[in-house]
Amino acid sequence: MSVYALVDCDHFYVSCQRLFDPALEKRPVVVLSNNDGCVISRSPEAKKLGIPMGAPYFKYRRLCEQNKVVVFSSNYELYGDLSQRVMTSLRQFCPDIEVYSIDEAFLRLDGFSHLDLTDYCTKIAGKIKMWTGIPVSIGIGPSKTLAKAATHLAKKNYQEKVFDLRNPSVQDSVLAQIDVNDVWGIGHRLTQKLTRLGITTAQQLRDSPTNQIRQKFGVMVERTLLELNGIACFSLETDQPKKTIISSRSFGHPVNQLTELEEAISHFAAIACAKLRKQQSKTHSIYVFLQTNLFSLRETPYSNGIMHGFAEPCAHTDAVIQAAKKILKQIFIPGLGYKKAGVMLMNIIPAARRQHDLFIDPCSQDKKNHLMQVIDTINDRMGRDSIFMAAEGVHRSWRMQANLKTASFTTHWHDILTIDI
DNA sequence: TCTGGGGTCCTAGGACCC
DNA sequence: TCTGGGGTCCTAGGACCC
Repeated sequence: MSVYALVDCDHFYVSCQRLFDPALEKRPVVVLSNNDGCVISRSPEAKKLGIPMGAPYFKYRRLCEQNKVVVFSSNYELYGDLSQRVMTSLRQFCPDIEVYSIDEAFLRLDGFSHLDLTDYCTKIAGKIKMWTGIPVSIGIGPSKTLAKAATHLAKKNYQEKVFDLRNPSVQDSVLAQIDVNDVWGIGHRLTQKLTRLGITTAQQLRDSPTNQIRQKFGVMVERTLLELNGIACFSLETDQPKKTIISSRSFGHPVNQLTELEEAISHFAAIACAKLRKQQSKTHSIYVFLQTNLFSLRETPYSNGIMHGFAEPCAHTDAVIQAAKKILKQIFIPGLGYKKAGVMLMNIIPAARRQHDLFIDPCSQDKKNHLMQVIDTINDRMGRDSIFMAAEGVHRSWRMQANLKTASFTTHWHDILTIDI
């Protein structure tokens, strides 16, 4: 029988901020998304004030001010670095690990059954806190979905950081308490449909007839049902290369000049290509999109995008920028104020699997590969954007707002925290 | 004034093939 | 009267996740 554990960092971004300012402990704290748009991380104290996850910040600004909530812009450089520390630490306790998101990882503990797993996971949580300063909760179960549910329960119970959901009688008593929309893989649409059938708890979904669920909701929900029954359908996925890579941003203010958009799009293309090369892949196609403010009631919303296929799989920033700018000219309508744009790389393949174009000189490609390697090396060592394409522009006036951002304490020499004694 | 930025998988339907 | 059967590939859209 398989055993999975899900390690989930507690309100991760808030914890990252607290790490560098202990005065924030026990105080309500929230972290905002890019462009200071939405609330994406909340301390338990902030949750208690009734600030929902994903809420637009401008709607809750008053409430935050009245209750002295400490508000931060997000600092992904900091969070990414601390996430890596957590994941590296976890590998010392279990080699089979799937990094599921910036703040979550699945562990496969099949070979650890001789241990008391609650003890072992409590030890893991303690060490992670000691080594990285980040608090984590851990759920244990015979399938990923049950491990997820177990973490959900661990988070509800502030005393215990670990919840073991392997015992069927324990499953019976707790699954009835879990709403069906809190089950991993059941979103609000499926919740609505399931509710109409009278299925409102995890237990009711688990005990529904399998073939009926499959017929009505497809294989994904069927698998979720089996997973709730302790039958593992989702396996551990380790180190998979990305199949699509997106780089996009909302702008700090509406942008209406083509030249400015060209720079932004070029910059997004460069970021995406660097990610592409980092995972040693090439892309077959690129998609460029553009949006005005889709929430605005005054203007009619405009959103458009076009895909372009490359004759030969490609990972060269300059070629991708060229293609992106061509597309941009096709979808750009003068006179509109654009709020967001982005570049997607799709149909990604391993770089090693290459088929040459009969009409492209392979030597010229080698030269370009080398150039890209040099650029990546410089930026890795000296920091992002140390060297970049002229097309990306230098002013970047479209940049997003991040008025409440703290320093990158762990990744920039000049941001290292100093303490006065 | 003000609503993020990534990702994954599945399904249905159309084009096309023999 | 009666209009096959089986397949592949691609795309758009929908659902989900953090």
